[in-house]
Amino acid sequence: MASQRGEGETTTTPLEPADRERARAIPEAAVARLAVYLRVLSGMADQGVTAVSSEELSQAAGVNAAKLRKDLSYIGSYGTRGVGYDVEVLVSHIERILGLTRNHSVAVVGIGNLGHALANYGGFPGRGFPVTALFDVDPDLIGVPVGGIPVSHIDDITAVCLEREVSIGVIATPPPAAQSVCDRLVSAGVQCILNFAPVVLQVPDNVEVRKVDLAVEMQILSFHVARRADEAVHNSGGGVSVGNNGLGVDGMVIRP
Amino acid sequence: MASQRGEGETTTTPLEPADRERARAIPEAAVARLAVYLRVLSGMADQGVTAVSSEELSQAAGVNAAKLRKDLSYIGSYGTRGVGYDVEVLVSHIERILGLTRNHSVAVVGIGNLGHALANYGGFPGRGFPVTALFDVDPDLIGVPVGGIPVSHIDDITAVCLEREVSIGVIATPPPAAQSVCDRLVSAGVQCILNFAPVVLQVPDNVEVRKVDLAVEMQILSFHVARRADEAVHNSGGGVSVGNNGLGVDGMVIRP
DNA sequence: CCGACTTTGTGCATGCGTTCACAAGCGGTA
DNA sequence: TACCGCTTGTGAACGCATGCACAAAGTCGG
Ligand SMILES: NC(=O)c1ccc[n+]([C@@H]2O[C@H](COP(=O)([O-])OP(=O)(O)OC[C@H]3O[C@@H](n4cnc5c(N)ncnc54)[C@H](O)[C@@H]3O)[C@@H](O)[C@H]2O)c1
Ligand SMILES: NC(=O)c1ccc[n+]([C@@H]2O[C@H](COP(=O)([O-])OP(=O)(O)OC[C@H]3O[C@@H](n4cnc5c(N)ncnc54)[C@H](O)[C@@H]3O)[C@@H](O)[C@H]2O)c1
Repeated sequence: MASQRGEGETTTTPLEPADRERARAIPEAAVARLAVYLRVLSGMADQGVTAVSSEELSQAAGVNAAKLRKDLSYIGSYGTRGVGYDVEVLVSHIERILGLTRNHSVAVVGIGNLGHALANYGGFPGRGFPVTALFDVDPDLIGVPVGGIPVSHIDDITAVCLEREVSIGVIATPPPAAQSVCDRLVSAGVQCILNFAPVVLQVPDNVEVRKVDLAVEMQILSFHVARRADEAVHNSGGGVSVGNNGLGVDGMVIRP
Repeated sequence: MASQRGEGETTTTPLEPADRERARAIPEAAVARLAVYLRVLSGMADQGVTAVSSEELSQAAGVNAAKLRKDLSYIGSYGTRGVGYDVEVLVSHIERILGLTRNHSVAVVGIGNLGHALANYGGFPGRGFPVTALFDVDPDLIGVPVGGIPVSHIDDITAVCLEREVSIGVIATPPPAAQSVCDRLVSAGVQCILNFAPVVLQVPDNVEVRKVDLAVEMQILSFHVARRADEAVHNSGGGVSVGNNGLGVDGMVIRP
């Protein structure tokens, strides 16, 4: 809790005034989609694609073309009418808006089943989220390197987080420990938390929490099964498959 | 009452007509929250709590009390005015609406880092989602038991899924394999898919897909950091903490 | 240089979800 | 029984997100 000031933090590219206003106005839902567009665009760039139309991109991202254009319009007008978007340009603008012009150091707390998987996962560093710290309470784990990083003791969380300029904390502890771990992360200055424990975390409002709750995801799927099965029973039990008509494909839709 | 419908996996408890109509009308967002309420309520029940008011429950679930009541109203009126809700009653009604009156067998495809964590996780069976099948292509893994279940070869997916009445498929393969695995799951009759691979899956519209994309989650967090940092720069070093004080969380101010 | 064609960017309407506010209903109490 | 205080359930207003439809703006071929 020393008042050490992270100097690396200052590396953030300041946004232009016009962008600031835009960033403030971007709907939450659009931000999530922008991240998806970014991934799709990166993949395209890797394959040598240099230009893309809203139609193509929207197909690849599994969304409506109009929605895609609107989402992109939130960050500015970087397309060329009659042509489409330059992939590189779009990538760099989305990265800028999402704050990906600098790395965000990640700490994982709770190096059990899930924590190991996360620590070993190679996909984060490449996307600007290097895992730089691991924490646990288990004495057998302390000091053991996982995914190249030695596990630190949870009691050192404040010092280590400050030292390594952790900006995102991932909670992968058992549920009973989650709130306490969360509090410690917050005390250590971490303002972003990704929570895997099935617990509702209480945080001050300057801290952003996102949760990943697999049981909830499954229950949502279960709900749709039940609804569908029920409809099937009701509509003179029959026709299940609606023929794969290759079109109208998209990620998560409930069709009336 | 209801006539038993043999048809494969239709062991579902049929909903009453009134419930059917309700289930159809429940907003997607409310379904996700109902799952959270259910978890909180189950925890309360375990601690011997028998009754709860919308105020208490909403606090515990981290939502607005009015929203909670509206969410509950989607599934019926099971509260007592002036008193609150009976925990047991609420639990059973939410379970019924979410289709949790029967088990949903889960298959995990891709037994790598993440697949291992999922297979070993003890939290699913207890919530009605027993993991009954594991698949991979790696010859070294086939036959090896993980979390008590031996890994099957992906080529046997259709037979195994049918035999074990898998209703939810979890994809934890590398991105390039995800679409192919998805297609196979669909061919095997699986209508619900939980996808961890950072890929937009194309599926027929009788299949429900939910994705868990950790990189996207982190990018959303990143966006908020950037926005917040940017505001801080703009508002000449002005107040950071809103509502929460007492905690030494400042240290994040960028330009004095 | 022009006109036809393509695709973006966005105003607008529509629908969904959230929040507010309060009447209705219930238990407790005298 | 009649009153009182408390909490639910919901109608209605509001705000946000989605999808449509089209003018604006650019390219390309001649
Ligand atoms: N494993 C999965 O697939 C999965 C799926 C869904 C949800 N989850 C949730 O993720 C969390 C972790 O799951 P898991 O399977 O990895 O559990 P796990 O038991 O394998 O690992 C938990 C780890 O946290 C450590 N820990 C305990 N208390 C701690 C504390 N106070 N500070 C730091 N570390 C502490 C333990 O030593 C252990 O290493 C749980 O909340 C679980 O409900 C896991
Ligand atoms: N590990 C994480 O923490 C993490 C985090 C975010 C996203 N993901 C994503 O989850 C997925 C799995 O990650 P991982 O770290 O477990 O990867 P991994 O490489 O450790 O495991 C992948 C497994 O899938 C198997 N596989 C490959 N092709 C297959 C096929 N066609 N059919 C069946 N099995 C096949 C491999 O043999 C391997 O066992 C990846 O898409 C990854 O991007 C993982």
